[in-house]
Amino acid sequence: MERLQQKHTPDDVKNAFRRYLRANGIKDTGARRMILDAALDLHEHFEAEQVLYLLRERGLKVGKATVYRTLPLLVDCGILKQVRFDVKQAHYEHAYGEVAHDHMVCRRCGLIIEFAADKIQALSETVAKGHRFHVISHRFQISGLCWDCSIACPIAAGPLEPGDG
Amino acid sequence: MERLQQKHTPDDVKNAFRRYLRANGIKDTGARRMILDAALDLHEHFEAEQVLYLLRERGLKVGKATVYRTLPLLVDCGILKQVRFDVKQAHYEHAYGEVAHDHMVCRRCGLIIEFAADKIQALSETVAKGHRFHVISHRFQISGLCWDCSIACPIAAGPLEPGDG
DNA sequence: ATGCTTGCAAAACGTTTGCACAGGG
DNA sequence: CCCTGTGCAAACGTTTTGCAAGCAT
Repeated sequence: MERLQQKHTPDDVKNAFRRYLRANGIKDTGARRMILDAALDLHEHFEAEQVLYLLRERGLKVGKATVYRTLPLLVDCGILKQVRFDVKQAHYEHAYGEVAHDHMVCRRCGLIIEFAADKIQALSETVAKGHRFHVISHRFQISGLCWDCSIACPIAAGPLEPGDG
Repeated sequence: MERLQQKHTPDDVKNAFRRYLRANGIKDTGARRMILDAALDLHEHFEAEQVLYLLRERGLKVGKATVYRTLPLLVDCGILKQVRFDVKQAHYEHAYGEVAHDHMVCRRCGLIIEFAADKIQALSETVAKGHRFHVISHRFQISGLCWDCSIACPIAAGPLEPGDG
């Protein structure tokens, strides 16, 4: 469902990053390359701390601040995408050459299901047009219960009914 | 599901809160009532600190911690809705008896446009059904440029193209 | 009377920043 | 060589928590 498009090789992505850096007069440093490498080796939805942890695990000495300063670059050039769940810390996922998708998050077990964003994207455009708004991106997230949890849990508390007793 | 579209009086909401507290064995305290009052007098999208500020302005002594402990209760019973923009702090808006809506946020000037969520809600259900997921709520946010800013700003940087130079 | 609630302050948390040094162009 | 990038630690702002005292039930 999510993988009918061609993936890019890690080298493709690294080259793209290099091009981006050059095009913007940003230096191509060892730390930035190491951070990109780590980010590419992390999957699903990772956070800044995990990048740092992976680097440490590999014996690479990169400061926390540098990770926090580099991730926005990777977002900026389209290699990563920042995803905000309900937690305070930011999460990231690969964006380069991926099909746009959104997330369903199970409130009970935290399971994350991805689904194609094409319909929502089209709907965004329609809605935006009616308000003279120029869409750059959208963020769509469904919160609820996955199949297993909806069986385990009779009913998740719904909002209060005005007339109930 | 909230099915009402008419506005409720503040008293309706306060009564609903009282019922919610009683139903859950939570105490109906002065601090909680004052926080609800303050939240009802704030409009648009406010943050915890604004609730605290309004209380102080009224000469009411309520601790910051209590505000942070009470807002989740108001969310839980459907009076408030937590909205997460790209900033770190949470925002809240009235949810009780309001028509469900989502937001468009202008990246340049921060303008927030609200629009009806009915179509997105329907789409949520369709998508969720295909994944055997039970929808409790959704969060949909369009990020881009409002009309004025799209004129002031030529073009917001798009993601890197794999083949560009 | 009981134990949930409160307020205060301090901790926790992810993230940002100031600064002196290192390293890329 | 210059200036950007780096690492460390300290600062930051929001949110959470420990605790003694307060108050609703």
